[in-house]
Formats: sequence, structure tokens, C-alpha cells
Amino acid sequence: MDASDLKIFEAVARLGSMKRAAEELNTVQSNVTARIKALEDDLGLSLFQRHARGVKATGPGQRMLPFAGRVAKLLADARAAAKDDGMPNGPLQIGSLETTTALRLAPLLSRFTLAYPEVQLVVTTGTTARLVTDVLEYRVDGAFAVGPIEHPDLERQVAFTEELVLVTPPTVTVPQALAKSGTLRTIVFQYGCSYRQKLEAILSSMGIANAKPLELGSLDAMIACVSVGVGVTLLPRRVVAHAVKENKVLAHALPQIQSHAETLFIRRKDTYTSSAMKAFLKLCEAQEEVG
Amino acid sequence: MDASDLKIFEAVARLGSMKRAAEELNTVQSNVTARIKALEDDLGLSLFQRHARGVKATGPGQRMLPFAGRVAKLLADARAAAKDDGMPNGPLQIGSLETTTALRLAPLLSRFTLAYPEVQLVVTTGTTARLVTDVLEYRVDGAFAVGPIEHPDLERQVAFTEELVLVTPPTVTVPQALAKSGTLRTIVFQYGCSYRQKLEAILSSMGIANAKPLELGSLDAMIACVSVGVGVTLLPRRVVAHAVKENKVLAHALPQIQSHAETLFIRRKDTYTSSAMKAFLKLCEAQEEVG
DNA sequence: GAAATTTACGGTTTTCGTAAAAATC
DNA sequence: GATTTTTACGAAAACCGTAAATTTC
Repeated sequence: MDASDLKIFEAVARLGSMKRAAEELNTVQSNVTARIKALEDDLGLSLFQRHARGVKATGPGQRMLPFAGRVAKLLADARAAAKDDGMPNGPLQIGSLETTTALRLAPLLSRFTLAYPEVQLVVTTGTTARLVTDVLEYRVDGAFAVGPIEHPDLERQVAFTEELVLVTPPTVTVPQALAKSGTLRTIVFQYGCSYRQKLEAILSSMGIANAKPLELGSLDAMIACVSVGVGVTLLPRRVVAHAVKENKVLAHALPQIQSHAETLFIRRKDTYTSSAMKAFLKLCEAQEEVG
Repeated sequence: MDASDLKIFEAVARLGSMKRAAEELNTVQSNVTARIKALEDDLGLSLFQRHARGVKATGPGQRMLPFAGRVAKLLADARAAAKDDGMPNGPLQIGSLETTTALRLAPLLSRFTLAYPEVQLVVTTGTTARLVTDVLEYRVDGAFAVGPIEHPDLERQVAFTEELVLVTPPTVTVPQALAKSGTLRTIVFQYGCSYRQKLEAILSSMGIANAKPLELGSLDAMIACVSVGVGVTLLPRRVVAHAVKENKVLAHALPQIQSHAETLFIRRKDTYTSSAMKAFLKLCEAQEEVG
């Protein structure tokens, strides 16, 4: 059994199909079949149940699956450690929330890329739920997400603190007026977004429970929708500051307990901390003191 | 870079020689050279400095070395996890002290092997210092060793508690007489044995500091040497009980603080716990209550 | 010159990709 | 009959072992 075997195995298990795994791995299916078969022969047990629509991991396959990502990450870490002479360099994969990226990351990234040009920084965005699994399953080295996040394998540090405000159309001058509105919608990112749950809790505490969510994929679209009266949303004050100034929307302050949101930077505890990551963490700390 | 590359790399780094690594790996040196060279080309840096007497790991090589064992262990764990259906089976590597093996392990092992015939149990003996590194570097799944052992990566549990006694020739009826003896020797296992340090501390507290150590490799030899008057040693009471009964040696009780020794079972925190290991731990707990 | 590493090279094994066959719904 | 996996097979690449060359003390 080798690391490349596990890589193929992981793709097949994740995609549930040898054909699609072959596409993702840039090879042909006969190859995938052969490698899986060889792996099964080596282990002396079957890893997949074959049906007409694809394959499904058996018990042994499911038990082996968590190791695939770890082996791949460990090999990548070995390479990184060898190349890491103390000067930050090499790849660094960071995940972030859309709002955090828009609001806080730009100055951090510009300073980082300027200071450490040898680091190939890649930032991907997603919801908190998605980012947490990305970190846990070694797809990114670390991520910004909104707490509370509790997991025994994760290390947390507060990166930024935000004041969340209730964002309404300019016609809604007092938030209490929302209770009377007939067709109120909550405008949120897709499922897994942590602001969505907060917003629902806040509205519920205001006696509003009938709001239907509208899922949008970009901040600008969300603000635009609020502006024309489609519904309300919950966002950091600084994100909507510009739209408020132009009278497109209104921002309503919330009680401290509801408005306080901490953006955490999370990492797996058991991974190698490269010089690039160390430098990034240091810059984050400095940033927190400023912002 | 692949797991097999790291395996070869690890052997070369550890042995400091491609020739000897080739012997250990059951291959020829040209092969080792080629694989190392390919690995260096792949990484784009040199892993070894070549001299006439062998090779030495460069900075990058030293940084990569710790990953080699981890990758190998993780692959072995992946295989074990796949084969582990809840019934204990497969290989289980346990390290143990010579004294613990003689004194406590026999009943534990006989019960374990009887209950779980599918487990291929391998017990190796060594000093505490050696066993700790064996566990840390993934050469054994767990080990019995004498505390105190503090390490952030290790999980400890008390397996047995022993009463240590000062073992002297039958002619020495009171331990205080030792101080007058001219050529006293301490009879100990090789360097790294935890009893050795205890014995030196005890003698020192008795005002004896000039004792020279004699290193022996077996318990029987140690007891025989004490019996004929070569020196003194420190061992669990139960180990020497038989020799005491035959008047070959005398066992002198020590103050509780000096005599109390805990045998710990240590494991790495970050490793997969197989069903076989779970069963072994359970039996250890049961054993502790008995003994 | 002795001990070790490196290079050269033929044979073997493994892996890859095309193409055809078999299985399942 | 359409989708997916499996098998067959020739080409390419990687790997292994023998033997000779090179380096370094």
C-alpha cells in the first residue's frame, strides 16, 4: 500500500464513482479499476460495493477513508518541512468567510504578500460549516470562521471582533416596525452560514418567526436586495457602512450580547506549522491589536 | 515523493550510510543512491552531504526526517483500520522492561494470547529511555516503563506498582554496613535504565557516593553477582523473592518514598487505537486491580 | 589502496492508456 | 440501451541488480 493508492481510493470513495474519480485524477477508468483492485488484493478485503450507478465504500473502506487525507497531508508537510529554512515560502492555503474577506482580509493580505513574496497564498471562501470541515480534512491549512467553534482537534485564536448590525431597507426607521411587516424575508448566505442562525435568533427574540430565508451568493447582491425592500439581513457594521452613507440601507444597532461576533482563526492541532504559517499568525495578531 | 522514498531516506539518515541502508532494506546500494537522487531532484535540494565514510543529513534532510516514521506508521494504521472489524486482530508491538516482563507480563500475556489468538503480539525489551523513544518514533504501539515520564505527545496510565528493595549479598545484614565496605559496586542494567538512577540516589542518601556501576544484561546474572558479593542492586521485591528464600541474597526494605515505583503503560496520543490495543488496555486495567 | 558513492546498462516489473467486453438497471 | 465497471493488451516508465567507474581520505 502506498500513498498514491490511498489518493486514488480517496477520490473514488468521495465521488462514489471510478469514472468520475478517473476524471478528477486526470487518468482513465481502467487505471482506477486496476489500482483499486490491486489495493483490495493487497489488503485481502473488498473496499467498495459495486452497483450499476457507481460504487459505495464497504465497512473496511469507510474505516480506511479518514487516513487517506492524513497521509497526503503528512507527505505534503514533509516536503514543506524540507524546503522550509526559516524564511516563509511555499504554498499556504487559507479559508475565509465572504464577509471577513471583504472587510478585514485585504489589508492583511496586502501586507503579507508584500512581506513574504515567496509564499504562494491561496484564499478560498465558504461558509463557517464548510470551512471547519475543510480544516479538519486537511484541505486548507487554516481558516477564518465565526465562533463559537469547539472541536478537540482544532486550535482557535481570536482574529477580529465585529459589531453586527441589523440591516433594513431605508424605509424601516425602527426595527420594531418589522414585526408588522407582512412578507418579511431574511437574506442570507447559503446553508452553513453562521450569521443566518444568529439572525433567526434575533428576529425570534423580536417576536418575528415567520420570516422565510432568501439565499444569495454575494454581499453586494444581499445589500442591493435589502435596499429595494426585499427583506432584512445581519452583517458587520463596517461591511454596510458605505451603503448606509449612501442611504441605500439602514443599520440598526443591537444589544451587545447579540451584536458581538468573534472571527476566529482555526487550525488543526496536529499539523506541521510552517514558517509561512508562523508569519501569517504573527501578522494576524498584530492586525487584531490594530483593528 | 512517496512513502517508499521516505522509508529509504529514513534508513539512510539513521544509519549514515547508503551501503548499510541497502543491506537493511535488502537491496543494493546503486538502488538506494538512485532513489535518494530522484528524491533530491524532486525536492530540488540536497538531503545528504556525502563524505568518504558515508553520508550525513543536511538541514533539509534533518527537517524532513521526523516525518518518515510518521508516514510509515500512518500507512500501517490505515491498513489496520481497514482490517479491524471490532474483533482484536493483526500485529500489536509492545515494549517492556526486563523486570516488568519477568515479573508481571507472563500472566497478562498468557491471558491475552488465549483470549485473542488473532492478534500477533510482539514483545521487545529495553531500558526506559529506549522504550520511550521507541514509542515516540512509532517503533512500538505502546510500552511499559518506570515513571516519572512527562512528554506532551505521550499518554500514560499506571499499569503496576512495585515495592523496590535494596538487594545485597547475604553477608550484609544491615544496609548501613555498606558504607564501610571498601569496593562497593552497583549492579545495573545498561545506560538508560531508570532503576540505576534511583539506586544512585538511594546510596547517595546513605552517604555512599563512590560506588562504581557494573552493567549486566540479564536479571539472573545480576542476582548471581550480588549473591557472591560483587555489589548491590535495586529491584522489585517480587523479582528477588525466590533468591531471598534460598538465602542467596538479602532484601532490605526502603522508606516508602524510595521504594515506591510505578510501572506506566505509555502510548503516543496521536496514533490510531486498534481493537487489539483496546483489548490490551482493558486487560491491563483489570490486571492492575488484581496485582 | 580501501571504503564508499556514483554511473552505465540490460532485464524485470509496474503502470498507463486504448479498446473491447460484461454487468446492471 | 445507456451508464458503469471489468478485462485484454501493447507501449511507456519506473525499478532492480550486476558491474565498472569515480570520489575521497
